[in-house]
Amino acid sequence: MAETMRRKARLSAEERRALLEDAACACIARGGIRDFTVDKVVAEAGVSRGLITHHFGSMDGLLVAVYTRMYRDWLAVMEEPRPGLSRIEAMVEALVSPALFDREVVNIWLTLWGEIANNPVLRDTHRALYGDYRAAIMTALEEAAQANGREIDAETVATAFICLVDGFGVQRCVEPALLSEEKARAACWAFLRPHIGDQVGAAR
Amino acid sequence: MAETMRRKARLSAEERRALLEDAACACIARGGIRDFTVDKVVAEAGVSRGLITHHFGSMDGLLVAVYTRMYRDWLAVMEEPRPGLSRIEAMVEALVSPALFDREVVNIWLTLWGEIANNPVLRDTHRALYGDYRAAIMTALEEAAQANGREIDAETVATAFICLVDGFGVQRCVEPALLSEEKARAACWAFLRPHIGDQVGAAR
DNA sequence: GCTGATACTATACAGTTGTTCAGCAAGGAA
DNA sequence: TTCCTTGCTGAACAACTGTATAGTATCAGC
Repeated sequence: MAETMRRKARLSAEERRALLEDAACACIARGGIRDFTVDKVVAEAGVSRGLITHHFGSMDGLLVAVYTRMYRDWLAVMEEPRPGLSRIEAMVEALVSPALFDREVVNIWLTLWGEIANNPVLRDTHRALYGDYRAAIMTALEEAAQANGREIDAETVATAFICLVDGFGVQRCVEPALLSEEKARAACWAFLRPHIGDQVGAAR
Repeated sequence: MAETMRRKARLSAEERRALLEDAACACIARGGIRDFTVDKVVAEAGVSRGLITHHFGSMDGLLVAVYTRMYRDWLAVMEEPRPGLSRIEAMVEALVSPALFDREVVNIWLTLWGEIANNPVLRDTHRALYGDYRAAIMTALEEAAQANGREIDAETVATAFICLVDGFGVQRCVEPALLSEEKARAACWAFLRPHIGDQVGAAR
């Protein structure tokens, strides 16, 4: 901020990587996979063309890094404990919170899904990470069901719940006006309650 | 088939357009938006490079045509009446039928969503068509609810249901093994029953 | 100071992108 | 037959794609 000098700072590899991932996210958020190009990312980051190859080996490498970061951030918000809320309640609130429900964030996810579906490198990365997300949701579901003395097929319910949430993402990208935060929250509970019971937490 | 002559046939504009849309679908199904290029589409169709511009004006024009056709086909299968089933039952069966649940079909949809989110031309096309889909689902929901003497906020339920179905698409593209036809059908009914009641049709 | 490692730039490269356009050829109308 | 419309080709175009690489600048350890 107080940096009046415009000289290019020499950053650590880690810092520069993070900066390039930021720039890549900004580009993808703005224009999807078509804006994920060398020229656009380096222009956004304000660095030279060679840096992407230098730090990530290739554009695929950068995309993998973007996916990994998005995934890590997503999971962190999902698992953030919220005072007075049960695990599953906290997750639902996280899902409709500005940090995750944001259209730009979700546009990046939509783009990444498209890549996972068609790019083997991304697919491998996804396979390696995705299990944690499923596991976290299953645990929260089992916890809630148990609190209500219910039996639950956590795997099946989790799969369907993830579909619902992914569908929110699609909807937010394609026609944001039709799906408000409140509607999404209501839809989550309408879907979950029949499976995990009415009393889903201390505060509800 | 019995055409031994390899001479290029001169087709009507309509026939050739359909052929190019077919080719474009095949390319997108195979590799997403990155395989939707002039060279790949014309190679798939076995025609010269100039033909796309000639018939569709631009690649955007072809993509709009692909979206329009996908949309029309989708809606046709959804609204196909099935003997012994109510409207909503027929729709759920359509959704998990090979014609719509197919991974290639759904990969095209995922690609199109990505484009709708970021390409103004596609977005306009989507806006112009999407209402019919929502309306069809709302009507089917209201019909089912009424048959059970239930009140229903068809718009809200339809929105959430569409999200669930879109999420199936994402899941089928990203990790097909996790979501079988049976699981999808079960998830649909688990979601719908609390809203429209238990007796959802003559055959159930 | 010197030295080696490495963050970083800038250019060059071959291949691909979408679009334009001049011209060919098939088929109907006269 | 002689037109004219139009489906269709193939080459040419400038802009852009990702990557390789030679060279420069900066830092840490000595």
